Amino acid sequence: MGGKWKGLILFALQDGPLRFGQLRRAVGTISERMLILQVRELETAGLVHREVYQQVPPKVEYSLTDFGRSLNDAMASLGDWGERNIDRIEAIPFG
Amino acid sequence: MGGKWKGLILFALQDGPLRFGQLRRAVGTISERMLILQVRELETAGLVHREVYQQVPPKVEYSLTDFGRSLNDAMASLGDWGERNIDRIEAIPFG
DNA sequence: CAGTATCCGCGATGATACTG
DNA sequence: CAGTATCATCGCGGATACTG
Repeated sequence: MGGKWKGLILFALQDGPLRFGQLRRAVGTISERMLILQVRELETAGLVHREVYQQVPPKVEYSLTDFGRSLNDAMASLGDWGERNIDRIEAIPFG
Repeated sequence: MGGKWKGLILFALQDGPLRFGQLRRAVGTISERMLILQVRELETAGLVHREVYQQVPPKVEYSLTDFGRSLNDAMASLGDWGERNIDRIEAIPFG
């Protein structure tokens, strides 16, 4: 299961639900198209919940499922490693 | 830093150094070309050490550096998560 | 055995325009 | 606001043949 944005999406949702636009800004430079595609895959995988509020203007909130939270927890040690070694990582040519 | 084989390569080297051919078989169906490309990137990143034995027939051994071992350790909890949830993961459509 | 070299398809991603 | 639709592109990775 690829997608270079999925990790960032899950990470962005850690601190609570976000609306589509908020999530887009939180992730960074992702295009609308890719955000939709990847968030839908995460929904299919049961990692993210999509809540539609039938109103105008449209409102959709994305949040982590328990399953998604468990994955994020498992990724925490990897995140810590990244922080600890950020200097070495950034020093990698081209990387 | 992409590459769908890097994780498998690091994992395969966990139990000690491997020669090129051994590593190739350990990783599975990877082509020679990709194995070289990715192992060289790992070497550049300082995660893998490449030891050349000047002899005939040629012999090259790949092993984890301390840095590589530290990354593998950090990935361990992710691996555990994968094992615990393998059923749910395999049930994902197309996944 | 351990690589190199070359060709090439295909899927992932980006850009842009449009819609309910 | 939250999508959809379409087109263009780019590079990863597979296949194959060759080399020290």
